[in-house]
Amino acid sequence: MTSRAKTADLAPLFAALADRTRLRLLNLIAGREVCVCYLVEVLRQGQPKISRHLAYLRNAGIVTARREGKWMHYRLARPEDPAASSVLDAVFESFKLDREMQSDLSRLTRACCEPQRFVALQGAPVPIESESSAA
Amino acid sequence: MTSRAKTADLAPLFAALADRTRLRLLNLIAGREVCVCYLVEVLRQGQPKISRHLAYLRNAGIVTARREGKWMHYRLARPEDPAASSVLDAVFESFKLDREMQSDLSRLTRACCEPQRFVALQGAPVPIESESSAA
DNA sequence: CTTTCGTATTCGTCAAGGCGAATATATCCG
DNA sequence: CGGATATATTCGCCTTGACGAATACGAAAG
Repeated sequence: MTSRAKTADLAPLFAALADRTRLRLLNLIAGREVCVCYLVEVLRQGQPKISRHLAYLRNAGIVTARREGKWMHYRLARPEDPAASSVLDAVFESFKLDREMQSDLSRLTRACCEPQRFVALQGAPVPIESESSAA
Repeated sequence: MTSRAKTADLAPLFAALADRTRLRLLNLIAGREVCVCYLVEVLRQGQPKISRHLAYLRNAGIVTARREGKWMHYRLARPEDPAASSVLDAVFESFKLDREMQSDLSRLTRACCEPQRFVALQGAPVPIESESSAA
């Protein structure tokens, strides 16, 4: 892999997007760098499940991870391929009209403002807003 | 299902797009109504395989079929959901930079102009160009 | 070093879906 | 009707991936 791919096959990208849980994760990650514990808390799903989906997104090159002590922070990785980028733009745009996605965002905001209300988030690092990502 | 879905979940759409053969079919179908025999001929793949993928696309609501005698014509079904529509626009845009997709289109054009050169296309109806679809 | 906490991976199971081969269906022709 | 043609579906096999449960790993704390 010497980065020779100018024309990417979009099929793998679509496979990565073909799961509701992964779309919800992307919705939460878009626009800020989020710690896994928040994702688990907001989606109310098992931690291994969240981790597995994050690994899938990481392998697909859609997100990247950064370790900070015990915590892992996930962030969007904007694809170099303009077509893939356009697809993601359309995806994030669709989130604005999706009840569940907006509800997830509200829940994330609430968790950030009052992490002490969530037993699982004691001392967890607050998500960091991005400058001007999608959504 | 009383058409109450304003906010569509894009995951099923992405599942439909997560296959190279289906993307190639969409590329050929975009912009014209094509008979199955041409798709089989251009993609050089078994007819049952092509039919199965077309059925998948039909179930996903991305294409529609019209019967004309022995022949089945497939056509794009522009989705009502604007987000899905944007995604498809990005997809068709990406095809312009994809070698294989362009090669498929060339092959389709050749097959249309000289159907007698392809044993399997004797008497098959020529694809009908759409007014101004994508691509 | 052991514990604890946050996260990742493995395991076993199951369903979806890709494939080629075979078969079914639909239409037309004689 | 029977045969030919175009397309669809079924069957058996195999791979991928989703899940929960259990376990492993990494960093920090005691």
